[in-house]
Amino acid sequence: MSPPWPHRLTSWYRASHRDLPWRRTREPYRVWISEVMLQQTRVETVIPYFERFLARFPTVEALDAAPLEDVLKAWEGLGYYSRARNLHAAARELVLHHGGRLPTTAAALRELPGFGPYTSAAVASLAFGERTPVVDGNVLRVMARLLAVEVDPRGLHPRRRIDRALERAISGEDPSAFNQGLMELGALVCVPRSPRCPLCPLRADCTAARRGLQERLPVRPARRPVPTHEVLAAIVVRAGKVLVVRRPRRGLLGGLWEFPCGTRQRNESADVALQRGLREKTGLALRRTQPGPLTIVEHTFTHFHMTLVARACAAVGRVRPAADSEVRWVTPAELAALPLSVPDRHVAGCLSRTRTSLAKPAIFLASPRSRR
DNA sequence: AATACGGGGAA
DNA sequence: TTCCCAGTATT
Repeated sequence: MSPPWPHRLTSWYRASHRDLPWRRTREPYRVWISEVMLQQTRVETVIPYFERFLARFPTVEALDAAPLEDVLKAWEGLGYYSRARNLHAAARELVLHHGGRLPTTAAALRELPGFGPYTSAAVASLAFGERTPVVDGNVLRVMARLLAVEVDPRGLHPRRRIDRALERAISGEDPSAFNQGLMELGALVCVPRSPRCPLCPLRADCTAARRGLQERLPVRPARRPVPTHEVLAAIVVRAGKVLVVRRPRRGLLGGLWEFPCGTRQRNESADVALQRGLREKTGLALRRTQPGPLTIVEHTFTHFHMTLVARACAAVGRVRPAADSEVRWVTPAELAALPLSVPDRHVAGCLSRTRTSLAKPAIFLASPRSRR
């Protein structure tokens, strides 16, 4: 007679889990940083970010002492930048009110910025051994299959059913191994498409597998199509420096820098969108644009697709930033050090490879090895 | 209970 | 191309 599934799960985890950088110790700070990075983000993407982040900000105190801009730079390319802002804000609170240490219970962690239900439970159980189930997308998928939940498992009713099953299952097990086991199983075996059921330690207990439903669960509501926006970015160069603006701290790509830009409205020409964007963001008036785009970057966000067209421009007037932003002229080296979104980082990379010759006054200093 | 918020990997 | 996400905060 084989042991109940929670025990087989923890045994499987101890034998089969991956050796990941944040699993080398249970140091709460490392657990915290890794769990935040892993929100909505794959392990392979996170690993290099995690190593760099820990080297740059080894402790809560170091994170608190750093400027937000440095934290955002370390986060550049990871996405969901509110995570970095909340990390920084939480570090400040920890230093001010908790002696620089993380609280040890999920309930207390929940009070900190960026600690939702998932992260609170994950840090409490993985770092401090609290007997609390964690529920992320992987856990929801594994449980939806194990219990053959034939409706969206995020709904209220199925969610209660899953929570109850988890509470019961975790009771006799090591909470950390149980929670990580469920997530690891979802990452390695019970994957979204083509689950590897023959390798699964829970196969005998899985109702979906028994009924042949594993490919169709969990059920998801149909996603609606995303709109496309054309965004015109102005690359303005004077005396070897390029014009950049800081985005408002809240909202999309909050706190990151970008080239001043405008989204093309209905019935608006690309030229007008460029002119309007430059004026709204910097106060400068567009004088001339070099014919043809410097580069075009396609990028899909969660809820819309963007075609970013970068144009080399000459501009006149006095810099007057919008109320909630900031404007700077930066050298290529300074540009490289600024936190940018992935699409704008592509444009920046294009600039460092290209000699922009807009007759006068704009000449971007090309790097010595510029090609083409 | 919806919606906003990045980005990349797999099929 | 299309689908899938290791969630949290705001409204």
